[in-house]
Amino acid sequence: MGKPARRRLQPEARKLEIVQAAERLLQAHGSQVRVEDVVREAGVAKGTFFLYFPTWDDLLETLRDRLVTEFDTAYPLPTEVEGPIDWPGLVASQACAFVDFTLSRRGIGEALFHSDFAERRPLAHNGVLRIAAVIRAGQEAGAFAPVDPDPTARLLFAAVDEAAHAVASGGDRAAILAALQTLLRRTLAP
Amino acid sequence: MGKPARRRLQPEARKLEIVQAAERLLQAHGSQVRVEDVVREAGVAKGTFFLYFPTWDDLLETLRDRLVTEFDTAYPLPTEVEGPIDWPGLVASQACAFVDFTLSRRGIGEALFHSDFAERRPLAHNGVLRIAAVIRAGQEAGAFAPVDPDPTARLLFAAVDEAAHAVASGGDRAAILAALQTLLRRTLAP
Amino acid sequence: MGKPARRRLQPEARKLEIVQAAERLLQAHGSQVRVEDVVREAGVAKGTFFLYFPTWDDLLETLRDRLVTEFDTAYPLPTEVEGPIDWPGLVASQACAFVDFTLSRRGIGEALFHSDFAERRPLAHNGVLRIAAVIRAGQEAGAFAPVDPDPTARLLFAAVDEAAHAVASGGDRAAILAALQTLLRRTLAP
Amino acid sequence: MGKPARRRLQPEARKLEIVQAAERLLQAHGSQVRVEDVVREAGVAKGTFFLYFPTWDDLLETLRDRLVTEFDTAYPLPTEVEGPIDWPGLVASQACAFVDFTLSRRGIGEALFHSDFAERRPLAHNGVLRIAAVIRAGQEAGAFAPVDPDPTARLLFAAVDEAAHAVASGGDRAAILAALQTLLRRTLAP
DNA sequence: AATGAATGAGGTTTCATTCAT
DNA sequence: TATGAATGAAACCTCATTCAT
Repeated sequence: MGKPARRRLQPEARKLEIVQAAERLLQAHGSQVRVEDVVREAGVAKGTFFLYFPTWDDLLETLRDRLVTEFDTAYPLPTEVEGPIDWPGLVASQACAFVDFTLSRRGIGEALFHSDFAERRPLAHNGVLRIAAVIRAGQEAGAFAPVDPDPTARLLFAAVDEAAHAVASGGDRAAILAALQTLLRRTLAP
Repeated sequence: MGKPARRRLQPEARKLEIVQAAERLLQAHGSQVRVEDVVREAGVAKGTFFLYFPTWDDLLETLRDRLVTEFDTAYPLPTEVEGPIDWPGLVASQACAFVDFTLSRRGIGEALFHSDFAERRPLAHNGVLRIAAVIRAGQEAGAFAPVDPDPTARLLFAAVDEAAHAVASGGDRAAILAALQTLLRRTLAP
Repeated sequence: MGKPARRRLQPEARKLEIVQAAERLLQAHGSQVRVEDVVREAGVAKGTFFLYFPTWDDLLETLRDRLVTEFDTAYPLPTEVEGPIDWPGLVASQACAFVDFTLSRRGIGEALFHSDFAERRPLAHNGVLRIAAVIRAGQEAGAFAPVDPDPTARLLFAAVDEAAHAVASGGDRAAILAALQTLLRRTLAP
Repeated sequence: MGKPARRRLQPEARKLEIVQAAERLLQAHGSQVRVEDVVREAGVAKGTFFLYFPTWDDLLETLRDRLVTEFDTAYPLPTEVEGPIDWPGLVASQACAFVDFTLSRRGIGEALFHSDFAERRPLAHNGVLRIAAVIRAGQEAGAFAPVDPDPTARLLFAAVDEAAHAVASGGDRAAILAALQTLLRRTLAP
């Protein structure tokens, strides 16, 4: 019946525990998760939470950064050094990777990118920047049409994101991915 | 000595007053509007609100339906009767209309389509259905490529919506619309 | 075991109930009383409290106003109409009344006038104003020395207040009041 | 790899560092200063604070004692040895000194003598004792009226304190001090 | 003696919803 | 139909104090 002994950790370790607890819950229950839930899951006191995250939104921001970094690490953009790049193929594979990554993180994406939080703390989305960079590079290589990189990247990312959303909510994965690939290829084809 | 009984209205008239009050406020202040605010603006008692809308989300749903209907009415799809249809032009003009319509309704769109409400009460979005219908009809007329109508419509709508969002948050209207037109034309071109 | 039925009152009546509950508790337990305690004592929900007092300090302010008004009503300053005024006697009796009044309200005075609240929400104290008025009137009647009314009133009120404090915390009432009377008389004597 | 152990100091030296840090902060920010702030200012760990002061109130008590001692040292009461004493002048100069001393310590006085702390930990105030002693001595020298020393001292101190308060909060220093001198002189005059 | 991560009870406040009138 | 006083769970956040290291 006694309470578990107080565990003293390195700040980074403790912060990580909280973050991971939050990820588990967000994945399972979406954006209705509260501070209360996270501290219970992490096995820490409420005060501990606010020691590391002054506000709830600060936690979400940390999660967002982690998610972005995680994707960038898992699916890095190739460098020319490794050989000539198949630009259309790169776009296709990255898009596909994004969909699958989102799928594996379900609720988190919703809570971070399609909730009120996203409105409160907007972010020059990393995905958009990546696409813009790829478009520019591909254009220099003569592999893409001279579309306006920035706005086009933004629109394409929206399409990719929607594809992920659609698959996540039970759509026909093959059909959606096919439509997405067509859209990407045709939009960028020289 | 009690205050004069509130005038009795036709239920529909009363409901409309509330709805319009909500529209005004949502447009001005986005998703942070509360029941309290709406009833004050509408000049009705709090209880009256819940007489017409069992929950807050029911009001939002009503607003969403109205918004959709309003757009459909303002920008109806042409019928063949009126003459031959310029399919690419139709898509372009509808997309442009959507962006402008969204712009004129600012906060409402956010509150209805990009908030937690949208997650709680998803909707087979009307905009998607319209695009799908146009794609199908255009394909029959030989004006569009044989893309898969439903998933493609969904992705295209996401792009259109993002364009609206981008313009609303201060993006370069001309550049964004141009990129959108390019994306639409290329994706559907035969 | 059932909860007591919801009682619907006129706003003023309900507000009064809360105020009186607060007075009872403040009198008994001083400035450590909390919103939680007041609502329990008043038999209302927490939300009801904030319906009438946006913040805790607003309640204290209401209590302060009531206390001041109560004293003014209980011990009104005489008007010349009622006959010639015994100025030194008036000062003496008002001072004495103040001490007794404070005594009968114990903890309330502490919580309102000697706590952090008093620092947060200072008030041109009513007691000071009364004394200043009496000094001026008495001077015109030739009954008091030509002391500077405003600062003197402030100092005299501090003395009166301290006397009340002293008696309340167990001092020798007779001795303290005698010393107070001497101080007042000598300070104002022509 | 741990950080170098904190230098060990003589306990009294360490305690003094904390006390002085607290004085600086209290002077600047009044009673809203927190333990957190003090330890940061003192450059010690939170636990260290509670090593020297079991509770926050214990620190305040220490500060209070220091403040009192400081005043006594800065403005010592003269002994007869030094020559005949000008009793009314002594009272006047001490009162004036007190006001100026308080003024130079602003926030500290508020936090120690006019806050909830003062209620929680009352103190037979030193200032009162000094005045009482002066009254008694002056009476023996035939320079003061036969007022009751203890209660009178208490009331006079309240007046002096209020004068300090009044000046500190922006009152007319000259007028207030004049009124105070008059009050003191008249109350004690034989 | 010293640290600073951890605690958790306690605080104020919000607001969709209920219900006596 | 209409009212608006009342509800109360739940939210976020604070901070003096504890204790493993």
